[in-house]
Amino acid sequence: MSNDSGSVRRVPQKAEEGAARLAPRRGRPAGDHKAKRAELLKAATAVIAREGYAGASLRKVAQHAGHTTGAVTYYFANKEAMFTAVVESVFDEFDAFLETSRDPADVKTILNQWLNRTSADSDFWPVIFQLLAHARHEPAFAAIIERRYAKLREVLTTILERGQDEGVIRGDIPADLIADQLSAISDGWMMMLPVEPERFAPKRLQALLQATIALISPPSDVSDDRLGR
Amino acid sequence: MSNDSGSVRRVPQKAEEGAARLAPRRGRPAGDHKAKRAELLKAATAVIAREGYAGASLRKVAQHAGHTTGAVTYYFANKEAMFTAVVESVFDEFDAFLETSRDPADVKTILNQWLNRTSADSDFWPVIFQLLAHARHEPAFAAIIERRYAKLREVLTTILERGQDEGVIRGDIPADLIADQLSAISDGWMMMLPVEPERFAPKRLQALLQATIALISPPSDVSDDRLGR
Amino acid sequence: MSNDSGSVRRVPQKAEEGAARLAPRRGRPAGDHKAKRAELLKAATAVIAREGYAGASLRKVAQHAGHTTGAVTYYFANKEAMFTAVVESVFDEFDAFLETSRDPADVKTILNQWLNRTSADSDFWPVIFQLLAHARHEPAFAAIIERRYAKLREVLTTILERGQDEGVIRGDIPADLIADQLSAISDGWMMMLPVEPERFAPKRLQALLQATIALISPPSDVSDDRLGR
Amino acid sequence: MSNDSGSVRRVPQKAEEGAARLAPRRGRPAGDHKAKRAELLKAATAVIAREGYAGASLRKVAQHAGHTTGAVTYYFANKEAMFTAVVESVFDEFDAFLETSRDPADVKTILNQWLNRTSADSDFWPVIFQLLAHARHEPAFAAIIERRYAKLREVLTTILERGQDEGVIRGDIPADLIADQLSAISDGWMMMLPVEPERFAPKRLQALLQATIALISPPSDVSDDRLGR
DNA sequence: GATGAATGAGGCTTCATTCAT
DNA sequence: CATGAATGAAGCCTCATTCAT
Repeated sequence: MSNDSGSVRRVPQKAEEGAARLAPRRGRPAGDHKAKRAELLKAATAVIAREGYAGASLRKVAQHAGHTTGAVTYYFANKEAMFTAVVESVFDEFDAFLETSRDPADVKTILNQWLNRTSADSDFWPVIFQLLAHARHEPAFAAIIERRYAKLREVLTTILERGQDEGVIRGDIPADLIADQLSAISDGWMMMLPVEPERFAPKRLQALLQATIALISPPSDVSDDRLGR
Repeated sequence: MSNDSGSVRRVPQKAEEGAARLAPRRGRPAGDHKAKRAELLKAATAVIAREGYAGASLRKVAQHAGHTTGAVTYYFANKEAMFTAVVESVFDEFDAFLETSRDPADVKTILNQWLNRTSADSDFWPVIFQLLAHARHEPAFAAIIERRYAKLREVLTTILERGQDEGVIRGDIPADLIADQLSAISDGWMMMLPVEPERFAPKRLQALLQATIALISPPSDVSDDRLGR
Repeated sequence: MSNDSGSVRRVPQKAEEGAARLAPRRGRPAGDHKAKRAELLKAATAVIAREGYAGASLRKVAQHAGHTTGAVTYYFANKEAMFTAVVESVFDEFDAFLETSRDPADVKTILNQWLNRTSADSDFWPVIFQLLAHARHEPAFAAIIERRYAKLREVLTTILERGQDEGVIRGDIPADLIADQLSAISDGWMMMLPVEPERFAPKRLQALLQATIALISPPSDVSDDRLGR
Repeated sequence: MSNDSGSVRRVPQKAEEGAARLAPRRGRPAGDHKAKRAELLKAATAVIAREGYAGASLRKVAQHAGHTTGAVTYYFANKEAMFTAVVESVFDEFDAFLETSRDPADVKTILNQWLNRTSADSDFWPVIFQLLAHARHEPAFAAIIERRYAKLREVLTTILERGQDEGVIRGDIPADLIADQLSAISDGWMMMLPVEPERFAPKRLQALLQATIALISPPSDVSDDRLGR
């Protein structure tokens, strides 16, 4: 009776706004569950992005979402399950992003986007990086990441093969190996981004991207002159 | 070495004074001290390599070294100081390794070694990776890693410039940018190693290394034929 | 049955009234209610038998019964009420079992059945044991167990008195004291059963039963020879 | 600095008194550890006797001993380890009790003591009972109890054999079977003690003990008259 | 009438750190 | 100088119970 206040807390107007856009909100049926789960997932992602995996306690996630700790463990069996779901959701988001940007014909534009993904405003990279760091001791993470990374590289390979057919990508190295290199490069950048931000200042990043394109272009494409710095 | 000051709490110069006052032999006590410290450092490195940063508690380190909990907190002001020292020591070790392998004239051999460092039997990469993952929230880590990584890339740049002069490295991209790419590539590999071990099976790794060499070689070097898989 | 009052919170007589108001069939809803309650009770018994009282959470009971958490708290005021109902139901079941087996004339056969009850395939003993262990801190349990145990011993006393009249039970000890001893013996066995299963292997159990019969038989019955092992 | 108060709390004079009786307390060497451990063990025993296993949280044990929760987990790896130690210590105590009371020649006196152990002022029975109830789900408990119980029954068998030789115990039933029965009887009593205290009121208990002695005495010993109630 | 989302307390455990000895 | 006993906070998780729907 004295702590009734807490019960009303977590149904702010925002929730209703979102629901209201789709339906006039009758009877509060199912679907609420999924929505709440997604909300918590978003909170978990945000917390992990801001505080790292080590700092991502269930308590903080709950707090960030405006819930109690108990609520989190109601929606997720345990911490591992929660962050496993985070990995999946974050990959889903990235896949969706890729889907929308695959249409354009210019291979190099795509690659630029790809390599430049570090600057996407999503929390994709920080989160993946954090979870990756714990993958060795959380096999569930490793399994998902392996599977989804492989798929990403497949997509990239397809794009590169198209580029080789069109003559804009060097043909002396198999596309899957190039895809692997590009993937590794962007992974490496992502990893160092929080440590060496000035290494990725806009100007320098531009040069890096250009150099990367040069690495995978056919010899003739770059003519003779050195790339400027 | 430059920031030893923060690492030890109650053992400034007085340590040696005190020892000297009690016994005339003045080498041993200090040696003991340093030796024990190094022992703990090695234990810390081993623990972090095996259990990750999240699992690397001071207690485990003490246990692994066969010392008591108190010993750890006596030789290091706190956890941060201890693992800061680990970062330094691990880089020192890697620098020493580089030093010994820099002599040979063949640039490509060096690069092979460099890129292949993932397979070195030292704990360098797993440890760096773990500490890197926490660098954003442990500025002390970030500072050291940034400084030492920069130095590593400088060394690599020098080697690559020599290669460009000798004509075995493509000259159309500035050496520092190539160094950056190579560094990123090996970082990316290192990061994925625990998750996708089969991606780095000996055969595939060979192809990857060969492809990387191809990427940074002058066009003529690879002649016409595609690199095999 | 006598203390049903406490067991159900919000479903006094109104339950049937409410059901009757909505539908003309008046047998089903109440039947549904009782049936569901019984279902939950059975599940509770099974859970307590398998996981012990400590492991018998309302959630597990609900799960085992295939119902939701809310169902349990709807049909029972609280945990205590639920397990109180379990005690009653489990004694009811055992009483029914006794009723069916009391007819035969041979007193020793009955005693054998009684003492051998540990091997009955019902969950009677494990459940009673678990609830008994918590009786001191759950007075509701203690009250029921005391009452029903006393009744059991009364029945046993009656049987033993008949045996004394028939001359197959020793007459030098009052029947109620013998009943007490027998009750204690089987309690003691039941208690140790989970800990020392091999102490109750068929062969040894046979010898124990025979020895018990010998203890309560008139001197002449066992003649001179020692009971074999 | 502000909470120094707590550090001094748990070294009251009583501790020093006990130590002082044996030694003038120099340097506070080892032994302290064992003493503290024993202190916690005693607290654990007391708590389990008073509140049952279900109510015996580490928190309560620590509180009862005047320590923090952390202290408990410092002396015992975990809850299981602590209560395992409790089982052992409680059996040790009971063994010691038996040892001191085994000397007298009169077998029946010994048996009286044995059967009457329920009234011993130690926490032996309540504690054993509580731990026994959890033995099925805590194999460590079961193992210890099985071992030590077997030893107790061996001692009892030896005593009974002596009685048979002296002609005060009936010889028609093997001593080990009688020992088993007696053990079961006292177990059964112990189990019901908290539930039916009036069943073990002094007068009735006297009758029960007398009846038990009668059960295991040679026929001639009890003469003709019925045992009174 | 019945559900299941959510709570908040409490359980066990691990940990970095402090301090008397 | 060095130890290890002890702390107290925090982490994850389970649970009985409440309440809006």
